[in-house]
Amino acid sequence: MKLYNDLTRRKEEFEPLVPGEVRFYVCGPTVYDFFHIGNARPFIVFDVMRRYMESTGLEVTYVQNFTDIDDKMINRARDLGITVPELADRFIAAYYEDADALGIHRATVNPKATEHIPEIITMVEKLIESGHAYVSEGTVYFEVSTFPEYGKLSKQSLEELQSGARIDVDERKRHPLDFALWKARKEGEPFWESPWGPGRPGWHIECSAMATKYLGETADIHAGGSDLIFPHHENEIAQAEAATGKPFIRTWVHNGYLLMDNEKMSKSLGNFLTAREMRKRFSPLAIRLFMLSAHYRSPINFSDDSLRQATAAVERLRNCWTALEEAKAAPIEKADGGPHGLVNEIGRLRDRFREEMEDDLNTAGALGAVFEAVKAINSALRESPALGPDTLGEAEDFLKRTDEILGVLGIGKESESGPSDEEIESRVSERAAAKKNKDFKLADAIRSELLEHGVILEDTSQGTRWKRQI
RNA sequence: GGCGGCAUAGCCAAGCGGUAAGGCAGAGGACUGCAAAUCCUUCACCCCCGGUUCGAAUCCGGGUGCCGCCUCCA
Repeated sequence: MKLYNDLTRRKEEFEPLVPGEVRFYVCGPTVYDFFHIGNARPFIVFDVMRRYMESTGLEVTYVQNFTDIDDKMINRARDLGITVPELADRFIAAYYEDADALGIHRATVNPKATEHIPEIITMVEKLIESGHAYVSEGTVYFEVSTFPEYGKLSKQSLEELQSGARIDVDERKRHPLDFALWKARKEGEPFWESPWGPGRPGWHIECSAMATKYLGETADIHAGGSDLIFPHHENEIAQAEAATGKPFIRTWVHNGYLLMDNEKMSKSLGNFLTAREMRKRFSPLAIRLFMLSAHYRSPINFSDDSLRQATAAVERLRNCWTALEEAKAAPIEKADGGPHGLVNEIGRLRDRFREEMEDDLNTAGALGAVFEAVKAINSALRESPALGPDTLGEAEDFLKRTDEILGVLGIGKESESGPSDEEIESRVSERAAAKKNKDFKLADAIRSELLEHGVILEDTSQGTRWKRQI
């Protein structure tokens, strides 16, 4: 497939270093709070990227870290009156709850920074030995001027980066852009012993250390939000490549921001909505479809209206699936009366879906293919000679396979809230009796009562069908 | 100041030189006790001005507007 590589600023044919195996790293959350839906964007789109790769037969080692020690962790733990590890445990658990609910597949590994202190120390030592880092008052800095390629990801020279800089002057640094690999201990902060005295790792080093540990010195893909390009990813490259002498990452991919009222959603601006709150208001399926309805590198603007539109779109998808299941269950004696045109159409759309996904993960285009299939299926379904099992199977297979990648249909994930199936069934039969007696007033009352409980009734020629609201 | 992104119908959005996917909403029709679902029909000359080309939403130049990174941030 083709991927846009931020290192070369070009769309390139992606070929894993080792044929058939992809080493994929995604920057994960700092676990000091619930993640918000802006944070959720990379989790979801790179989950889809990974699923697509897996669907083509690639074996993906997918690593997403937890940053469980940094300033934000320390401050938050202090505010809450708990220890940093307690804080981390709490929000790692919350991360899994939210991410699982959003249908994000679990990573191969979720390494934590605090569990990789030895690896981090080893890497820092290497950098000091090779003259890329220096110690100043117990803090170790990476010396950017020793890495001539510094700025190759953000396409900025040291001078350019510096001129616009809003960095505090720090006389312990040799260059304003030098950054901490290891921070000397401060009173009241967690610390680990190191050759330079007690302290804790800097932010950037954990990713370099963990990525090389789990994926080797050169990995295929490293992903994250665009705001990580500088300084985080730039620094990761500098550290890792200075330490190993090998290219760190072959393809860098970054997602665009999620905006709220046309401004970047961020904790510091305060214009954020946690995934947790979001889940109360909208179905995870709708949230996923919303995220996938635009290209992953474009900005998307969050709004209630967008989510409502996504919800309606998901319903259309699910209605089609339900109709297909019903058609399959219906007794059909006759076999396929020869190949149906739908089979060809589905075949065409399979190709189209793949082409869109191959083109830098164009999920919006791929969704277009899915919806075209939905239209074709619905249309074929209402034709008079019923579709044979082969044709139905083909349609079902298409939806199933594309959904294994996109995860917007919720096959097998029906909501269980509200009245029990038995209660609903019994109300539906009551209503059927009422209808038979032409007591439409009662029938309508039952229908609206169930609707209030999140159950939608639809009368068809085969009787009443019900479904739960998503 | 440097680097980068975006501007397509009422809304969301694909499109990467060959005459505008798809979704939501709307209108008309079919079906229906009603509603819903579904189907059929309908709904855009692509921010502006130049240029290249037989041909441009798509390429080039110049504008305008919006957003982001250069500090923690997905």
